[in-house]
Amino acid sequence: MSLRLYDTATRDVRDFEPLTPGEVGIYLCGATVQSAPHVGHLRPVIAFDLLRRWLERKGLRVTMIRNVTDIDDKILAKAAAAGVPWWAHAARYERVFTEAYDAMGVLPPTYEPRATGHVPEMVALMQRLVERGHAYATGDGDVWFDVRSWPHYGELTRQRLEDLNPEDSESSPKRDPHDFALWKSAKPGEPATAAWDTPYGRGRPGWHLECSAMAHRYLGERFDIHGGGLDLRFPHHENEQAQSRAAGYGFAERWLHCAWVTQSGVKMSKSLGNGMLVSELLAQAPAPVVRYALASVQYRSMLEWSPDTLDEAGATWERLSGFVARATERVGQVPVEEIAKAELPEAFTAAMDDDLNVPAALASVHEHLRAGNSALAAGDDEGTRAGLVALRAMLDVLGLDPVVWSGPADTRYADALDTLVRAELDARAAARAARDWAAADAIRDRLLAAGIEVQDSADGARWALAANN
RNA sequence: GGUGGGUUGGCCGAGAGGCGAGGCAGCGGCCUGCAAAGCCGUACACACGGGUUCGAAUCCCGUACCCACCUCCA
Repeated sequence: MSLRLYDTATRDVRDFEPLTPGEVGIYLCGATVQSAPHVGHLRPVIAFDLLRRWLERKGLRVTMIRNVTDIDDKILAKAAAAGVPWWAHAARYERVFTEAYDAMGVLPPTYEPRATGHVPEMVALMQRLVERGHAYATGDGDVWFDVRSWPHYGELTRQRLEDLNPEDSESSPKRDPHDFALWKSAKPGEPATAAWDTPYGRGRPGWHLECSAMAHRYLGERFDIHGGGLDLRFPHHENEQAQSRAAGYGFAERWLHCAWVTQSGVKMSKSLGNGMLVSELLAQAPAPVVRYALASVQYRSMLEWSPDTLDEAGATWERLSGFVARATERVGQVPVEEIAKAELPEAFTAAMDDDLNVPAALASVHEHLRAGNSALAAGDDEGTRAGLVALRAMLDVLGLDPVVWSGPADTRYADALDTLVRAELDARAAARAARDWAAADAIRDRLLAAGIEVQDSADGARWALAANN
């Protein structure tokens, strides 16, 4: 294990050693299911999918917990505006998120707990905090975390309470302006289904409490990695850590945060306009192309999204999958078991071990791609197969093995089309043999007009669907 | 105001004291009847000003600009 990972809490890169040898517990803050996901929501799940795949490739057993926040102010507000029950609204968008993740080839988490399914755990944690003097109840159901009672508050993000912007609420029952809600009392007009009984009154959970409660339930008092988007550092992760540690738990050993997706240097948000919803992206490009675009930048760097992003990723994907297709035709299908066990190039491994430096790892991918293409052109079957195996093994780690993406689809259409296209190619070969270039080119043009690209080689012609971008 | 991050060639994007990542686009060539695919080669760079050093994109000091969090955010 020579994996090195950055830790937001200590702001340095250090060796990763799991608490329990051979096993890794990861908690990733998932979505608040209030509306459809945009490209920015994809970044953390893909980043942590890469982490998970890399850890598993290194032989570790990963327990990945990614929560669903299925109740909060916005869900209640949007559901009310739409005239549907809040739980129906949340369930609907949870499905949309899941579909988006699945489409992107993100491995499902080991477990995906919902906030509303963990009220008893939250109440227990809350009571524990009250007993220990770190939380207090006011009115008829509001429970607050007492930041002044916890001297380590602000440690994760290195902030002092005095330096934080004070909230501008004058008539707050809070002891300190920075005390945050563990539990919110039920308000008049709120749905009865959005409140639960607690020893402090009836209400619903505050945002931060759920993650502490669920991480504790599924990963224990201490666990290896807690992750999320950079914007969750404060206040969410700071508060999670404060309440968990104030309750006497060790909580996360290490914090990983990924940067966001930007446009012209500015953090992407829904207000920036169209084309950014996952559904719209997937209409513009194949899913692996979108995944490549989002995976190919190191997770801690801002990812600049431009109109060219998908085109460039698409060109690279065509190159990668094109080689895999040609090489496979030449040397035969390589079983996934062999790919999973194949030795990875040293440079690739070193790059991934260096805080998941995917761009550097991709340099190794491109080297092997070029070598494979050269071997293929030279008729070197051994070299071609070696290149194919190495390339697919690396891409597999990145969740981008073209063979996996092409999948065991219904081949009847492809077979039927292949038969027809081969007849055309045979006719073209005959025309070329007769030096009837006009006839040969007419066939090629006709195929291209149908979206089929002819590729000549020493072995004869082959065909492929033309890139659609 | 507090905290954190950034400024690398036309674009994206690694690196982090010497041996000029990689990709896309460009240019030249090879292959081809012509293309496509592929291969080979190639130009273009480290925000600015000082300093340290035999040597700095990389270290130090200063300046400018940009982004983010501190309210909900992936």
